[in-house]
Amino acid sequence: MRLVIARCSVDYDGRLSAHLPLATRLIMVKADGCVAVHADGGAYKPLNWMNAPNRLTEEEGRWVVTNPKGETLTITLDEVLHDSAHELGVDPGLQKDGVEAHLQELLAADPCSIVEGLKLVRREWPTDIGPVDLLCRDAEGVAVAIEVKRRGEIDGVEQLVRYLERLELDPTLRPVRGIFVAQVIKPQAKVLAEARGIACVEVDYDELRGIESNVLKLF
Amino acid sequence: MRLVIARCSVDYDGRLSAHLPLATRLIMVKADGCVAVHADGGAYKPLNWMNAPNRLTEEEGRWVVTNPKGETLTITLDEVLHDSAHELGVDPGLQKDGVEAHLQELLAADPCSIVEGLKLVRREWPTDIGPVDLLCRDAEGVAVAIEVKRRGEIDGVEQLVRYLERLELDPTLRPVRGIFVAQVIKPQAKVLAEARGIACVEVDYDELRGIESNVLKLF
DNA sequence: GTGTATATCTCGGGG
DNA sequence: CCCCGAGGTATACAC
Repeated sequence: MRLVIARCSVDYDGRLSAHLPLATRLIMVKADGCVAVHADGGAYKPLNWMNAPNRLTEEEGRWVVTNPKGETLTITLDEVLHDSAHELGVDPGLQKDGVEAHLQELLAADPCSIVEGLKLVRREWPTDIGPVDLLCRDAEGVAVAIEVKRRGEIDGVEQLVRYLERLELDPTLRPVRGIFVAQVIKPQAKVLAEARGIACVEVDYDELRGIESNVLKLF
Repeated sequence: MRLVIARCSVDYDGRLSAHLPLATRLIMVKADGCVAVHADGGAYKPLNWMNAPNRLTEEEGRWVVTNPKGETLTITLDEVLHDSAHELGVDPGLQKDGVEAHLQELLAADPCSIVEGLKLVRREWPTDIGPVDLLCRDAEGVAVAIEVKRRGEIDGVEQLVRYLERLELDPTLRPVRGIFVAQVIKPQAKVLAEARGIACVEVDYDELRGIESNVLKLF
């Protein structure tokens, strides 16, 4: 990784045009070739950047980064204040816990924690517009499509509505109920869900994990 | 801005839990207090971070960053290979051209470039679930709701459908036609729009700017 | 502050 | 390669 502190101006031309007037900034060049120009604030997002794959041509006081899509990032260097390179090696990568996939796993393992009597048919049931998180049958054998979110917002309800439309076209499933499941569901999402005839269920991740642990303890 | 290259392990605990095993990385601390841990690849996004506002407590070999929401980022330093600080000053900021707002401006200035005979009623017409980009009347005086996107995808069509539902409740507007306008509209979005009775129009940004320039030249 | 929409979103998975 | 969905999305803007 190369770190350059420099007074520079920057121009990006691609999906849009963007210009940075002359100022002192950090230019970070990573081993994979990606370039990022950072100010001393503004969260982690750089002011300007160019992702790999790209090609960096370095002239006197002027770097031009081009990518295969024809986008360009031009850095005009006025004064270089610092320039260092560092060997970092390959990163072992990030381990995450608590994302939607885990919530979906827990619910798939015990659909009754959503509604009593539910039986899982399959996770990620495919439709021609994407997979439904969980497809179940209720106690009466009626098909139930379930969309799982960490946080329940309007987009998630719309998504479930689209899936339900598709599932209703399948005579072996019709009619299909919809349930929107999340740890927290926003009021607007609840309103939209009700208007669309979709039930809402809020679940507790830690509690599910607790139930899961208890089940595991039995074996 | 402080730049530290170090062998470190990192733990984030907040909206989820994430762990980074021991490896050599860049730790960037900006003047506003935000902290980012970068590997030597993977675009501009850091592996782990904590945005401002937060509090950084620095012990021997162990940094703990906490924010008001109770999230924590813990960096355990094994070996510091580089540590430098740099005065960058305040950045004058990024100037952009070509985002959705500009497209909307151009279309508002000349709705006929969408469909002949359209007259603008107002931009950002408010509904109780958000503003419609453009509300117009066509040559026959029928209300037309227009959603503008740089790239037309399914979400944008759904958005317009929600607005149309709301606008239809207003007796002074009903009936309301919908037009989905973008520089490029994806096939799936076109299919959904057709199924919802919404027209699609693709426009050329440069051409619109050209028309705009010509209009300006007349004055 | 909440709610909504945008983003050069980034990133990963599946066909 | 595109499509689709998730994200600790971040960020701006309106109410």
